[in-house]
Amino acid sequence: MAKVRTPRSAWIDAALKALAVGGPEAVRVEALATDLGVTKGGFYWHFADRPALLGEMLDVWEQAMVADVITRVDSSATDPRARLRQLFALAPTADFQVELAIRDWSRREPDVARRLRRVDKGRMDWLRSLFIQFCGDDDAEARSMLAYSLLIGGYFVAPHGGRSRRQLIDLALDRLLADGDGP
Amino acid sequence: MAKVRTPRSAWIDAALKALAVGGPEAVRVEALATDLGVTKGGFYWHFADRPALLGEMLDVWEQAMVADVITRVDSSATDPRARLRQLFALAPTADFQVELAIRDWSRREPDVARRLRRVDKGRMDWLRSLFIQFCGDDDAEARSMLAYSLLIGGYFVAPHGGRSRRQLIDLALDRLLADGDGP
DNA sequence: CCTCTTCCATACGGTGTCGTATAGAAGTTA
DNA sequence: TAACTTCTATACGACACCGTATGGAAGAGG
Repeated sequence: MAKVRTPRSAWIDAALKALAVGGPEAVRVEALATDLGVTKGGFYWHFADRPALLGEMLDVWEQAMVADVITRVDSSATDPRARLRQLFALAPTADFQVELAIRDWSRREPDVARRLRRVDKGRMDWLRSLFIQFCGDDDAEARSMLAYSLLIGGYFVAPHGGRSRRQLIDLALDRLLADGDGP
Repeated sequence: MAKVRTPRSAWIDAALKALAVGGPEAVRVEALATDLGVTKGGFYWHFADRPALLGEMLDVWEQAMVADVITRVDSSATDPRARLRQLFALAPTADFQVELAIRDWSRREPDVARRLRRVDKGRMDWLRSLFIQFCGDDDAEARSMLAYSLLIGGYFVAPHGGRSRRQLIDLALDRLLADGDGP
């Protein structure tokens, strides 16, 4: 086999990086080529066209996301509360910017929305499975909803009253993980 | 004064509509002109260039948002819980799509981020002022955080277990508005 | 009716991007 | 070394969009 100089994966990685920064409109084949230090010549050898790249990019993202959940479930402690804290600790990673971009993208592309719904569902199921270990049914549902919203929406709130975003999220998380079925 | 045929406001309204659907990249002057049934001839009489339109568009949005909060505070019942429920009832309106687009846009445009931070801060202050009426200080902070996250992030969660998104949000909201300072 | 303001149509040049075509470089295998 | 696979460079045509320029059209005020 001839050694691959700029393999598919390189194009896809560059595409994800561009997506994170500038949204789907920013993944342009000629810009990607420049980033990779080549021209677009090879791109059209690997991919039929731009939509094909976008599709594969979403494939690897979705795959990574489901693999990610499994990894988190397996590697972290068995205590459900510890696992939930772990989730929030790992959230604001680089992938999160990709996710935000995809979340916005899903508003106009039904196919993207479908994929996103799949990973949302997977993660919500996982959340519920943790809360259910120390909450009643409906309460677990409500807490899962709040936790998932916090995970996504928490990114947007500005620091306040001498507290960092991180601290505010922890404050809210403490409340979500406390005992009791009332508020 | 000559009657205005396609005034600034018409361009701005069309721009906001395009923004809601397709993000900032979708507000193109020639596309807007087509929507309005004219050509771009008049656009460059009203606006210096495309960035000028984008700026004014954000101005009227921000202005509408702060006016909106005031309206809500004034028109709704005085009971803080009723006001909070009112907020969630009014949220999924057409403006919300504009807000989501702006939220994504703010990730790459510092100026947009600044404006968004202003309205976020205003709304968070308002939320806190309501929770503080029936919660302790830190608890109000945590609940405000969760409520605001739910307001934004709740949009994204899919229906589950025979419950609609609306019902899931209400379930979470019930929890947030309940008595007590524990969870 | 004449002029002024306000807006519109049209034509144009320039740029960025897509996708195609084609020739060839560089490594792989026989 | 020859043939084959895997890319890459380059040039090209097409399109969408931006912003400019210019000559009006259409209502308002005199």
